[in-house]
Amino acid sequence: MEQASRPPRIGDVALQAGVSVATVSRALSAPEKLRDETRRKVLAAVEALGYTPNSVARQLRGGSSQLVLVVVPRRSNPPFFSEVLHGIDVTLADAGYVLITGYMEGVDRDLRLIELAASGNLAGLLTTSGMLPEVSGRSILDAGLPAVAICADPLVPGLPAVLLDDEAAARAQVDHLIGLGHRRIFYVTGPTGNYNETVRHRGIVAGIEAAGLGPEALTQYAGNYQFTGGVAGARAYLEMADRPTGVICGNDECAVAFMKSVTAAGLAVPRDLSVVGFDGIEFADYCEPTLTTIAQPRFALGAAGARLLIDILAGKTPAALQGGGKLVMQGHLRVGDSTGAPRG
Amino acid sequence: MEQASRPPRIGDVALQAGVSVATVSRALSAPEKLRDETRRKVLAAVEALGYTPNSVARQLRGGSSQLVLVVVPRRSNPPFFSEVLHGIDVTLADAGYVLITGYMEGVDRDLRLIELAASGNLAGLLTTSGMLPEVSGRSILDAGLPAVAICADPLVPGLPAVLLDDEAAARAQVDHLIGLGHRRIFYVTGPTGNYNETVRHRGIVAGIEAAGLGPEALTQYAGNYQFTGGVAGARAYLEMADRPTGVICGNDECAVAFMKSVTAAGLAVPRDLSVVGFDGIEFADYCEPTLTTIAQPRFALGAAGARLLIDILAGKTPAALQGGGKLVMQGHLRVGDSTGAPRG
DNA sequence: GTGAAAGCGCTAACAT
DNA sequence: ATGTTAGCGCTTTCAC
Repeated sequence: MEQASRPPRIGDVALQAGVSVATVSRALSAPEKLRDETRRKVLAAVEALGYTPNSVARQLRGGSSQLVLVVVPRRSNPPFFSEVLHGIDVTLADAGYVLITGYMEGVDRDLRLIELAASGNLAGLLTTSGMLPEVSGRSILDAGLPAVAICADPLVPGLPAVLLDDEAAARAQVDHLIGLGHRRIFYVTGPTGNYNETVRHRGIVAGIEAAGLGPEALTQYAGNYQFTGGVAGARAYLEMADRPTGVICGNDECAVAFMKSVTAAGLAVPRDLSVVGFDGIEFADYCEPTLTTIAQPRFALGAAGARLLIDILAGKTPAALQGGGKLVMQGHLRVGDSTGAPRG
Repeated sequence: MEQASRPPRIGDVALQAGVSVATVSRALSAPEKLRDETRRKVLAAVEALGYTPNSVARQLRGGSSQLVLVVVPRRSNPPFFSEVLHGIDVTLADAGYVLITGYMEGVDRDLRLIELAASGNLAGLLTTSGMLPEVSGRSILDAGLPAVAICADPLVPGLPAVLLDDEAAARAQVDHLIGLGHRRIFYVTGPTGNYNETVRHRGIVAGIEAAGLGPEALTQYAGNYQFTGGVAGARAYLEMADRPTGVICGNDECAVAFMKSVTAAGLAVPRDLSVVGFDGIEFADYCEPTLTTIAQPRFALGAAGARLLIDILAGKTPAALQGGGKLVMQGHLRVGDSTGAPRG
């Protein structure tokens, strides 16, 4: 019968190799300090026993963790965020870190994340939420972990961030529609108070002003960056007596649902109205019609944020940060078949 | 200037409360063993200092970790998997565990996952991949961690699994098309060798046989569960001289891309062909036409798998496992507008 | 170049 | 009911 023997410890390796535990430790972390022969002997024993250092003990002794927590709002739409996460994951893994994904999902979960951060087994913190976990005055940043914000800026002094130029991107949405000849715009917003929504809203208003149009050119509907918001927005749109011909949606999911709903009601895109999305998820290329949208450098945003954190953890002052703590990337307008000149 | 003081340790709390460290420890882990007054005193000190136990030290001492690794194949489509992950995450978090997501993405990453499992800071393992990380004969299961498979079965003896009844679901796809009057089927498969693909293929073949049709009724195209596979599959389909009127796609992404491609070529769904997807992602309800698909209980699959692992970690032999290690859930056909009777 | 030994912060015996 | 103390497995001085 196979004996379920406990995993080998450093002492087992030392015994097998006929050296001290200190030598085994050095063979693994500072090989150059050993004679070739000794090192070989130790490594052979390691191999023979299938030894892997216990990272918990190592961490308790050395104080340094390999775990990075990524804080994500629960309803960040998966197709967008998964690619940001991919960039984070690949970058962290290359540097030897391990990723923990912590979803914000109500007070209880937030508290657990705060405690996780305070419990001393994290190396650093990444956040994609504009609203950080904070429960009864206690913030996740209180633990003093090195942290970097990605995609959304919690606007905490001293917190570096990797961000999209949301304002410019939103401006590009408006400019595109106005350039096509649209004169009135229907805007299905993101959640009120949301960082991205706030900044993009500025861009949209600025675009309308720059075109010499008054505020009456903009009709807003409060959405939620979800399919349901697109459906509800479309319902509101359909009820309007005199419908704007240009429609801007907070994100691609919203835009797709909006198009589906107005099409079902007998309107045609882009004949009767033009629709612009935001994010550039893959799906935007496979809906009907193909969506005009803002393509975000999703992978790059995640990768840059992770890289920044890694540099900070390594004690390097990242060159990218000289501009005052924010690294800004640009989105670009990807024109599909959902936008065109208005009729007549 | 704010002094970046080190986080409080158990000794600091003891000092502040005027008790021993053991008492502080007990106040936190076994409060019933203390006098009310003592406990109150300690908790007040904990509060005052903002103390959170160092989980690394706790773990080194107690031997038990709170970390669960979920192994995910990189290209598991995000809209499907994120919901499975949600079920896992919520369930684990409720039980006090923390989730680490490990993407399989080539040999290097796989090796890191194997080492992570061997490094002693994991409580257990969840996998959604039919192909477990295995590098030069070393498997991630060698560490002997309690493990549960979800959605895909690596077919390792003794490994419990929570699975969809893929065969029955695939059978339902075929039966639906045949019930509508289709007599020939075009099937865009998943990746060759993939667990789900293998089982579903069986269901499809069985369905065709049961309908009294010969193998010539089934035309296959090797897909990949991605948009690109749907596009390529459609291209192959369009080149056929005598096209089947029933189309089954390996998953929803594939089906959406397939529909988009054949529509662009001038065919109409479901007039010229009927298309059935698999998974039941939200998006299937917002493409054009709304997709007929197999709705998987995604959240429940993840939650059940996590629950199983939690029970195993707690030493309970889960009742759900009496059927021999596999817990099987059913998908159901969700009829949309992409299927109908064939013309003529 | 290598070994002996002191902790990292905590929990669980074992004393009292 | 509370205090004292021995480790958990490792890294890292400090000796030799």
